Amino acid sequence: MPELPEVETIKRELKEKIKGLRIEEIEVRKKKMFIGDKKEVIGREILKVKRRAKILVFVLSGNYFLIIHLKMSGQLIYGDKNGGKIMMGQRIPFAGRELPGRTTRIIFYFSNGGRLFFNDLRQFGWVKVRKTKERDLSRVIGKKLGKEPMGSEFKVSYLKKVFGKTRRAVKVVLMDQEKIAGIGNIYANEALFVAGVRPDRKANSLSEEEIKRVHKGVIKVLKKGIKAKGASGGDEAYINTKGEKGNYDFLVYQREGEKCVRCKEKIERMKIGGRGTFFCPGCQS
DNA sequence: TATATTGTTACACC
DNA sequence: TGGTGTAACAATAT
Repeated sequence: MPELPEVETIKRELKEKIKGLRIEEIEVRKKKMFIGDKKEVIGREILKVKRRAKILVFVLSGNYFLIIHLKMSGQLIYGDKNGGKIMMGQRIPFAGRELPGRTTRIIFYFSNGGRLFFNDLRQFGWVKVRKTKERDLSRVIGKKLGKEPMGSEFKVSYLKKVFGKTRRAVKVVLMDQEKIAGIGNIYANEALFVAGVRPDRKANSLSEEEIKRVHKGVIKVLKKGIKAKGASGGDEAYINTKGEKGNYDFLVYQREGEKCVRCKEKIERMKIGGRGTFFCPGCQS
């Protein structure tokens, strides 16, 4: 549920806290969530904190990397030496309670006495150790990842090529990480609403004009999400270092039955690719 | 109590 | 083969 804007916000704020610190110890409480040998990264310095798609990457000394995926319910909480807590990730569940808590799966201990808690209710998230001289983050992550939708390579021509190849629903394609990396259920719904395109349209049925609108819509909602420091509602709510909530209010997501902000029709809900999908039948076609 | 939910992946199918 | 659809994962809310 943290999608590109939420992970980007986490990256920006976490960076300020842990860049330059040395990892002194890693406490793995849930074995399946830590892939690799922790001994290989203990003692290393965190040189950089980056993001690719919805994945966080800690660049460590000695060509080592820590790759972190929060999946649906992961949250990162930085606590300083004095016990000050800084939330990064989702509000729910159990944020703000004592740490470590029931959902704390992994704890990083740093050279300055600070700690980073990786909480994850559902245990789908993970941390991976990787060693490589590769510089490209996709290669570091070792997975096929599509274009960054906020990057310069994400062009209308690229979308046109991707959409033209498939008859899958356009929303499913937007969420396909191998095509476009970082968009999840929330921002896919939001982008298609902004574009005025029904989420169940077959990707290869879109006109050039519609593809342009989708392209614009994707960039617009992601930018807005980052500017707002993440989503404001539901499980997705993000809380930053100062305890402030994300500000991005959903246009259609989770607004079934409510009036469309654009044309006053009732927002409908359907299922696409097994996922909850929200759209306005009045102004999306 | 059964079902929906969520991102990603493994796997079955044609 | 590849493009596609779906079950599985975990835990909670409804």
